[in-house]
Amino acid sequence: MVNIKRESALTSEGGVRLNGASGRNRRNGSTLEGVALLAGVSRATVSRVVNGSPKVSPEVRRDVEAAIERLGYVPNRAARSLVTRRSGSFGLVITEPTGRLFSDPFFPRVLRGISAELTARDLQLILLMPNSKADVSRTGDYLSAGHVDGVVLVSLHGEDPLPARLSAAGIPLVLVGRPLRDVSASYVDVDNRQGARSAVEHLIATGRNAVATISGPLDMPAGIDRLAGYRDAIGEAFRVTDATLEATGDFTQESGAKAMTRLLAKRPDLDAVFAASDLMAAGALSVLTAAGRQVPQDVAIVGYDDSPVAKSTHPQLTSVRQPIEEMGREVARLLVEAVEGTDRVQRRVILATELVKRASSAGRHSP
Amino acid sequence: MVNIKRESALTSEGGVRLNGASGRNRRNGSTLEGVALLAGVSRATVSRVVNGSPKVSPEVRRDVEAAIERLGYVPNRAARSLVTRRSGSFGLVITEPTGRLFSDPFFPRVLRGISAELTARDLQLILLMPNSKADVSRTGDYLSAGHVDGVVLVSLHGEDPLPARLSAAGIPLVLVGRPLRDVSASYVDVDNRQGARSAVEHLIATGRNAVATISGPLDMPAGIDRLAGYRDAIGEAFRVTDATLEATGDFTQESGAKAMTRLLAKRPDLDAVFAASDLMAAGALSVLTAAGRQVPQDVAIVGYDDSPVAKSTHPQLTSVRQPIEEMGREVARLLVEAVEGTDRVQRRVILATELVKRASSAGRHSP
DNA sequence: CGATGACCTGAGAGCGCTCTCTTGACAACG
DNA sequence: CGTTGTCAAGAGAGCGCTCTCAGGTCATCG
Repeated sequence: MVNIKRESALTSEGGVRLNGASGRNRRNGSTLEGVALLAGVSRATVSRVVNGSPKVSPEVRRDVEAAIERLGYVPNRAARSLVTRRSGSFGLVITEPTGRLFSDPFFPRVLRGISAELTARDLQLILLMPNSKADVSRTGDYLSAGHVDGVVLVSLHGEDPLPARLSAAGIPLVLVGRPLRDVSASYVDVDNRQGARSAVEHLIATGRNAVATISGPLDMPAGIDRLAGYRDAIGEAFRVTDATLEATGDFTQESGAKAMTRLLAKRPDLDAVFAASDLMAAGALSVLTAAGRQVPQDVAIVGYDDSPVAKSTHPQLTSVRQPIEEMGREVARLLVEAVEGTDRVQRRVILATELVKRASSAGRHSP
Repeated sequence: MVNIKRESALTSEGGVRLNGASGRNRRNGSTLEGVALLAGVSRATVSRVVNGSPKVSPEVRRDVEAAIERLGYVPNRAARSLVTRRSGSFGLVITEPTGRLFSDPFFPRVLRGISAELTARDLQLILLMPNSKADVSRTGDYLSAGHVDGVVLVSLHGEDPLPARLSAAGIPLVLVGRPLRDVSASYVDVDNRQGARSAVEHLIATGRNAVATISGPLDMPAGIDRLAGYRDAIGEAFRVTDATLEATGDFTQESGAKAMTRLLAKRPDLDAVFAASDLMAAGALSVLTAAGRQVPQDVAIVGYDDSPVAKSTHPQLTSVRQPIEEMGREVARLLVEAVEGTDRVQRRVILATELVKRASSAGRHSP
C-alpha cells in the first residue's frame, strides 16, 4: 500500500518534471527516477550507468544513456555527496595578508596549475582567504566539518594552527612550499637552494669575485633556502663565506634598496649581487645606479622569480625562473592521490628552477 | 513498532559516534539526531535553533546549544543543500589565458574582496579557470546544473558563451568589469573613463601642451574607456583631439615601448604621455630615456593601475589607482542580493578612481 | 469556566542518490 | 533432471536535513 502510493506520487511528479521546471529553484528537473522511468529500468541501474559500473548489459546501457541525453540529466551532487561522504571538492587556503601574494604573479600561477589538474578530474576548488584570526578559526571549522575531501595550504606561516588541526581531523593536506616548522603533511616546493646556487655560480663563472647577496626574510623557508644556496656556491668557490657580503631584506623593493646601501657601505669593492627577489634586485639596481656604479659593467645583478619586474628595469634582470604552474599541478595530483589511496605516506616533491640570463649579469668584458 | 526500532537503532549509533569516528570517512559523527537526543528534544527543534528561528523558548535553546557545543555538531551541508536547493556557494569564472591576469595584481585583489564578503556571510567561493574550449563548455555544464547559487564572471571576452547560457538557466550572474557586448547581467566596474580623464587633466594642469596617449587594446572596455577619458580631457582643454597624439598598445611593456617610438616619430614635440597601463608607461619611459628626453622635465608620464611597477621605475610613475578590493566586495554583495531577493533588476556599479602623484609627472619647473 | 488564540514543539514525509541484498534467468555440471 | 554458479537488474533502506502540519500548553477573554 505504502509503496504503491509512493510510486504513483513519484510517477506523477516525474511527469510534471518532464514538462519543464516545476517549483522555483529547480534548475534541472530530471532525477535518477525520471531517467529510470523513461528508460524503463530501476534507479539502481541508472545509477550504475552514470557511475560506469561494468555490470550493465550493452542494450540497457544504451537505453539509459539515451534517456539521460533526452532529459539532460545531471546528477545532484548534494544527494550523491550525502551518501558517499565525498564532496568532490578541495579547499585552497591562502593566509597571506598582502606581501608576496600581491607583488608577483606567483599566486595566480599556482592557482592555474591546481585548477587545471582538478578540472581535468571533474573536481572543484573552493577558495578560502581568511583575513583575521576569527576567519582562520572559521576556516578551520569549515574544513574540519568534512565539506571538502582535502586541503591545499599556501604560504604557511610558523604559527598557523591549521595544519595540526586538519591532520588531527584526518583530512588529506598538501602544502605549497616547504613549511617552516615540520608539519605532518606532504608538500611541493621549488628548489630554492639550488636555484640560488645556480644564480651565484653563474656570477662567479662570469668573473665576479666579491659576490654579495640580499636575502629574503630569514623566518621564511624561501628566504632561508636561497641564502643557503648562495652560501653553497660561495663556499665551494672561495672556501669561505663572508658575512660582510650578506644583507637581509623582506622581498620588497624598498628593503632591497636599503640592503644595497648597507652593502655598499660595508663592501665598496663588491662586483656582483644576488637578490632573493626581483623586487629587491630592482631596488638594489636603483641604488647602485644612483651611486654611480654601472650595471653590469661594475656590478652584476641577479634576481629571483623571473617576474615582470625583471623585464621592466634597465638593464633587464637576470633571474631565476620557477616552474610555478607545474607546482600547482603537482599539488593537485598529490592531493587526489592522498584522497583516493589508502596509504598515508607523506611526500615531498621538489621542482627544479631555471636561470634566465639577461643584461644585468652580462660578463664584465662582453659587449 | 517501526518507530521504536528506528529510534533505538539511532540511539545506539549515536552512542558509538560520541566515542569518536566510527567508519572511515566519518569526519564528525554528530548529526541533528544526536544533538536532539542529547538535548531531549526533536530534530525539528534542533534545526530551528541551528537556523536561528525565533520560535524557540530560551531554555530549550540553551539546552540545544549546550548539546551542539558538547558534540561539536556541524550541519551537513550536503543534506541541507539537498532539501533547500541552495548550495551556499558561488562560482567564480576566470577565462583570462595569461596577459593581464599575470602581469598585475588585479586578480588576487578582486578575489580578496569577493572572498572577504562571502566569508562574512558563510558562503563559499568555487574557482573555475577553464583553459580550453572544452573546459568552458564543461564549466557551463557545471554551473547550469545548479551546483552553485550564483556566478561571478571575470574578464569577459566578446564571444564568451557563458553569460547567455547562465542567464538562460536563470542563474544569478554578476560581471567584474563592463562587458564589451551588452549582456543581461549586473556588473561592477571602476570608472576607467573618469580615471583617465583625471590623469590627463593633471598633465594639462601642470603645464603640458602636447599630451599624447598610449591606449590599451580597443577591443577591451578598459582600453576603450581610458581612451575616451583621454579624449574628454583633451577635447575640453583644447577644443580638438589630434590623432597624431594617439597610439595603441596591448597593456604590455613591449607594446608601450613600440607605441612610444611611433609617437616620437610622429610628434617629436610631445611633452606628456598618458599610458593606459603602468607596464606600457614603463616601456614608454625607457624609450624616452633612450631618446635623450628627460622625465619629467622634457616629457611627463602618467600610468594606470598603480601597480608595483609604478614604484620600480626611475622616476616613479604617477598612476591611477583603482579600488579593486572594493570592486570585489561590491560584486559579492550584488550577487548575494540577486540570490536572496526576488527582483531581477540589473545593476551597474561604477567605482571612482584616485590619481596617485609621483615624480614622473612633476611640474616642468618644480624641483 | 469554556472558548479562543498565541506560541512551542514533535511527528513524519521527503530531497536525490548509493549500495547491499535479493531475485530471476540462464548455462553448466554431476 | 535437480543443483550450483554467474550475472544482470530491482527492491528498499537509508544518508542528514528542512519544513509542513498537527498537537499540546497556557494565558486571556467574554
